[in-house]
This record gives sequence, C-alpha cells and structure tokens, in this order.
Amino acid sequence: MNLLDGLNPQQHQAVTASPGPVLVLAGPGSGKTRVLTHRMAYQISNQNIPPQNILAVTFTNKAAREMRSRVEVLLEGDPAQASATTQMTMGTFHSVAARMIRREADVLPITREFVIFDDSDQLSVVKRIMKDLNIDPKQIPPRRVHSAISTAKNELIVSQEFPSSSYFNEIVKRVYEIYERQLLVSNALDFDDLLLFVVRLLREHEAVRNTYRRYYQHILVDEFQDTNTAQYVLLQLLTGEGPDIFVVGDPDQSIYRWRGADYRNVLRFQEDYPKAQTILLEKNYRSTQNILNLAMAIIDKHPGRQRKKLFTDRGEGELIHFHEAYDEADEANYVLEMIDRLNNEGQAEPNDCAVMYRTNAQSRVIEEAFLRTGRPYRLVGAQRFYGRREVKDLIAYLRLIHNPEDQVSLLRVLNTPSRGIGDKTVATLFSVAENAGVSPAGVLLDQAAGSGMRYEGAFSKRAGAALTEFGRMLKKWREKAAEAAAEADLGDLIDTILSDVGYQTYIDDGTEEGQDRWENVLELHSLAQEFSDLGLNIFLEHVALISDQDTLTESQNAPTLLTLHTAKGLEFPIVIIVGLDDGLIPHQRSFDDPEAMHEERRLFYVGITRAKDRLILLRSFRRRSFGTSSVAEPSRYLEDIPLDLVEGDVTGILTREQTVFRKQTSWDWQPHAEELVAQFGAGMRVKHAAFGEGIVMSSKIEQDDEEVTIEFEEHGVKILVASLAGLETLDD
DNA sequence: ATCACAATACTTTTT
DNA sequence: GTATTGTGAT
Repeated sequence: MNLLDGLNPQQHQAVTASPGPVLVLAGPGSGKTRVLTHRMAYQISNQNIPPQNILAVTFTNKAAREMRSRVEVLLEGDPAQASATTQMTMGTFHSVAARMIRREADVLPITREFVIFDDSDQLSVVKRIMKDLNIDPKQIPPRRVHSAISTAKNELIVSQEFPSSSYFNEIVKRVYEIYERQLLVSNALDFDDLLLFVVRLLREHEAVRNTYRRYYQHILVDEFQDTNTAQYVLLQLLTGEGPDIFVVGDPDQSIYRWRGADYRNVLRFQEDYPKAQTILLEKNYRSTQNILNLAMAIIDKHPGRQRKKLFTDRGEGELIHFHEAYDEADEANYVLEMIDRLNNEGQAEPNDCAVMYRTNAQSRVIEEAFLRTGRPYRLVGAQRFYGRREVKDLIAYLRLIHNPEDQVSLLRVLNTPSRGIGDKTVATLFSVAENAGVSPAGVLLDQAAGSGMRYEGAFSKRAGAALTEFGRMLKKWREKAAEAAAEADLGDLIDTILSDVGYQTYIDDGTEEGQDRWENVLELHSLAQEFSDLGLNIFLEHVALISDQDTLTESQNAPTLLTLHTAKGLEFPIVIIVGLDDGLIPHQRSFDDPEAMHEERRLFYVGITRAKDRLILLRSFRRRSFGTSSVAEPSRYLEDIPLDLVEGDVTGILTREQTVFRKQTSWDWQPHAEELVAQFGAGMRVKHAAFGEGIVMSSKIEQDDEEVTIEFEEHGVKILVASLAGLETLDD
C-alpha cells in the first residue's frame, strides 16, 4: 500500500512538499494530524531520512502517543522501517526540553537531579517570599504575582530585565529576583524554566546548539497557533539556517493566549521564513454540513479574520439540538436523557458521546447525575489524581529523597503527618541552615549522621530530637533509594516511607473519603512500581510532565466529560456542550478584555467543531455560582445561531430578550416577595405530573416564588418552582 | 504544638 | 458549596 493513497490533492501537496519551511493552515477536521503523520512516514519511507533525526512536537503527551501509533501503522508495509518510530523524538515542548536539560545539565546552573515545580509549588514559593518581604497578600494577590512572573518567563524576560514600570511591577520584580534564586538553591525548575533554560542553553552554547541542529534535521509542529514566544524562539534556535520545519495550525482555534500563546506566530513564521510554502487544507472530513454551518455562523462574527468556507460531502446531517433546562441539576439529567435516547435509538454508544463545559467546576453536577444513576463516565483532567493532597505528599517525599535541596517538598513533608515540628522549629531550622551555609535538609542529614555538633544549642531539646529523627529517616530512605536504583524497586521504597511515617493512619480515617485517599496512595505506589526499571529520576519527571489529560482510558463504554480546552484536537460523534449562559460561555472573567472575548468565541467554535454527527447545546435558566443560585442569562452566542439549523426548544434561543423582560417584571413584583408564605414544608408528600410522587425535603421563598426541594421516588432530588410545577399535595 | 471549629475568600481555561 | 486560613482551647 502506498502511504500517499487516499489523500486529497491539498493533503498530498503538503505531505510531499519539498524540504524547507512549510506552513499548513487548516480548518477543523481537515486531517491536520493525518497530514503530519503521513509527512513523517513519508520522510522515513520515501526520502530515507533517519527516524532519529525527526522531532515532532505536539500539544499533549496523549497526542504524541497517538501520533506514534499512527506512524507505526503507516510504516507497517515497510518491514525495514518496522522499529523506526521508537527512534523518533515525539512529545510536548516541555518533555523534549526536560530531556535536553537533563542531558546538558553540566553547562547549566542545576544538576541532573533537578526537580520540576508545578503550579502549586510555584505558588507556595511566591507566597513564602511575599511573607518574608512583608507584602500583604490581600493587597497584592500572590496568584497575580505568580502569573506575572510566568508570563514574563514565557516572553523570555528574566528578573533583571523585568520593567519596574508600576508599583505592582516593582513588587513583582523584587519577588521574581528572589524566586529565581529560591528555585536555584532548591535545584528546581518550573514549567516555564524548562523552555527558558533550553533557549538559554542553545543561545549561549554554540557546541550544544550545533549538536542539536545536526541531530534534529526535521522538525514538525502540531497546533502551531498555540505556541508562545519561548517556544517559537526555541524552534528558531533548533532549526537554524535552511531548516526543514513543517508546522500545522489554525488561528481560529487559538485558545491559549492567557498562557502566552500567540497566534501571530503564524504571521511571524511567514516573515521569518519568506520562502515558506503555505498550504491550505479546506475540506472537512469530520462534521456534517449543519454543524459546519453553525461553526461558520459563530466564527464569522469574529472581527479581523479572514472568512473561511467550511464544507463537507457528508451531507446536511441532523439539526443542532437546543434545550433550556431549569437548573444545572436538570441540565445534567437532560444530558443523561439525551445519551440514553441516542443509545436506545441505536444512533450512538455511550462511548461516542462527549460532554463539554467551560469550567471544571461544572463537571461536579454532571458527575453526580451519572453516579446517582449508577452509570460510568470518564472524566478528563482537573485534579483528578496528581493534584490530590495525598498524592502530592507522597511525591514530595520522593522528590526530597531524590533532591534534598528541594525546599518546597521539605516544607511540605517536614511536619506531615505532624511530628512535633511546628512553625517556630521550621523557622529556626532555616536560619540555622543559612548561617551554616548548608541547605535545611543538609542540616537534618548532618544531625542524623551525628556530625551535627556545630548546631549545638541551636534547637530546644524537643525540637532537636524531632528534627534528628526526621533526618535519620531521610538518610535511611536515601540509602534505600540508592540501593533501589541498583535493585530497581521503587515500590519497596514507598512502602518503607509509608510505614516509617505512619501515613496510612494519618490519611485513612476510616471514612469513605479516607479510604479513597489511601487508594490513591496505593495507585501511585503501583505506578511507581512500573517505573522501577527506569528509576526515581524518570518517574518524578513523568509525574511532573504528564497531565491528567493524558490518562484518558479507552477501556469502558462510557461518555467522556471534559472542558472545552481539553477537547482541542479531539473528535466525537456526539458532542453535548452545557452551560451556554452568559458568564460561562463567554466567561465573565473575559468581559472587560476584547481580546479575551474573541478567544471565548474561538473556544466555543472549537467545541462545536469537535462534533461529527450530532451537536447538542444546553443551558439552564438558573445556575448556582458560588453558593447561591440565581437567574442566568442565555449566552450571547445563541443570538448568532441561525434558527433554521436548530431543533428542540427553539424558543429558548430567544429567551435572552425574554429574560430581560422577566427581570423587569419581577422588579415590579418585588414588593410582594416578603409577603409570600411557603406552602410546602419538609415531610409533606407531593405528586408531580412528570416526576411522580415524592417527599418534600425543604422549601424556601426565593425572589418572587417558592422553591421546593423534593426527593422523588423515581427521579431523585429536584428543585422545583411551586408556581410552575403544579404540585399536588397528598394525604397519608 | 495540635486539634477542632469558624470565618474567609474563591473558580476560567493547562503544559 | 469548598479549600484555605484564622482563632481559641487543650
């Protein structure tokens, strides 16, 4: 089989383009990934390019894995190249960078044992620095300082170059300087440093630069519109003169501006490589024409953009289904109903369905609906595993063992579980360490080794004993880890730690939650076990760089729950987008920034274009924002939907105006609100036309109506508005 | 130093 | 409604 078979003329042109800079601009569903993988297979198979000289950068590790298996399939007909894919470098910018840094650590101000600080580690460093500088976290939120530092790093601005152009920036600059030093003494890099350090490495070390340029002669980049400055410069440094660089992207799908991504890198690419061939992929292979028409209706309202026609020969397909639910619980139930209906009609397996939302917080209600009805689901991302306290604790222990300089991990585990080392003792330890010119963990190890004489009298008897005890354990674990490296058993190491600190009794309090936590610990244990051959080093890197997005399991036949952001690059036969309310889509945080608002529109566009066969849009009339429930306005994007594309609760799309009307009228009714008296009380038996019989759990006056919470025998807990629900009271 | 409970801020989006 | 921080009693 020829691997060029089945490509359309545009795709064929892209795959076989002569070496040199190539820019592929392509709409959604146009086979971007296909073109990229075919190009790689073509290079190996037809152009005899050694696979190890190919570097392919993607957006997630999952995408990289998928890319590898696709190339493998393409090369199957070519036995000579059977093992070629294993020699290629594929991964995210960050994983590629981490490997390069590890390899070239000699010329960098860190050692090979460096650890990678994640978001929460970074924030805790910033918080600690701000506390030391006596900056009031209420006036200057640490989050904003951290994000300013991160943005600067993505723009390759180091602390000395950071402008002190305002009071806030002056503060950031001062924190940034100390932050940089803190990371260095901790022998740690954060996410942004991984890119920054590689750029510095390649800029400042000609020999290294030339080595990599010779090595990676062919570079391919997916999702190019979401590269940031650091990544763009990194690519430039890697390619040098006369590069064979092949980038694929779609400016309409740029959704990571807030993290430094700049779709103008596409324009920059054309300027920097004037000889670059630009190839357009126009035909859509994914969606039905109705879905594409909706996508165009939405994205064409995006200002300052070239219109693209999205077309397919798949036919019109089904209409877009729209529904307005009463509240988010109702919305969640509707999701289940739709999935059931499609399943019963034989249109789709649960597997084919994806539920997408703007914020992770929205997943909870939907999860609850699934759990309540005992249905399986797959949740992508969001603190599912690696963000968990118990997992972070255990990783912190491992990081400390691997790299005792890591102060963030030390602070995390020093008194977890509590062992009599309080704030005061910690402060003393750090100042003793500083005076002695040793790291805090170094002091502990000295104490444990009995060479702590020079700290004599620094600690109280009790504190000293507690610290020495911890030092002994740390020393023992380090010896064990060195041994484990030889005997390859990380599970054993973890067992030792867990039993030494009594972690199970600390985390598992017998409650269901406690057992869950302990199970997470065991899961990490078995994951570590698998990494025994590769070593602690690689395990820690894996844990830092893998994201929960990458752990999507394909095994069970269940719908996928994910954010619109994580949906990028994926496709599903059935897509259900929930929460089409103003404030969610578009998100309220973007309201005051026009650029951010454009990005919200693109994000909605990305969501729509994930759908192959059917698209279902949902919103709810009421939504709980933070504690209290209130009336939500329909998304402004609903106004852009041509009504002839929609079926279902079509009038719901018009409710934006109606809502305004409702608000005005309810204003008139407001004076009566206090006079309303609850008609229902806890314990009353009631009957509802659709939901059947149930028991009132509670009832309260909300705005101008009565909200009754009822547990129905067959339909679970619902919150209903008395005047609309038509409830009938039953006597026992 | 530690625990329990209360008050408080807080939620975009993620490598 | 929840994660984090603050307070007061032991």
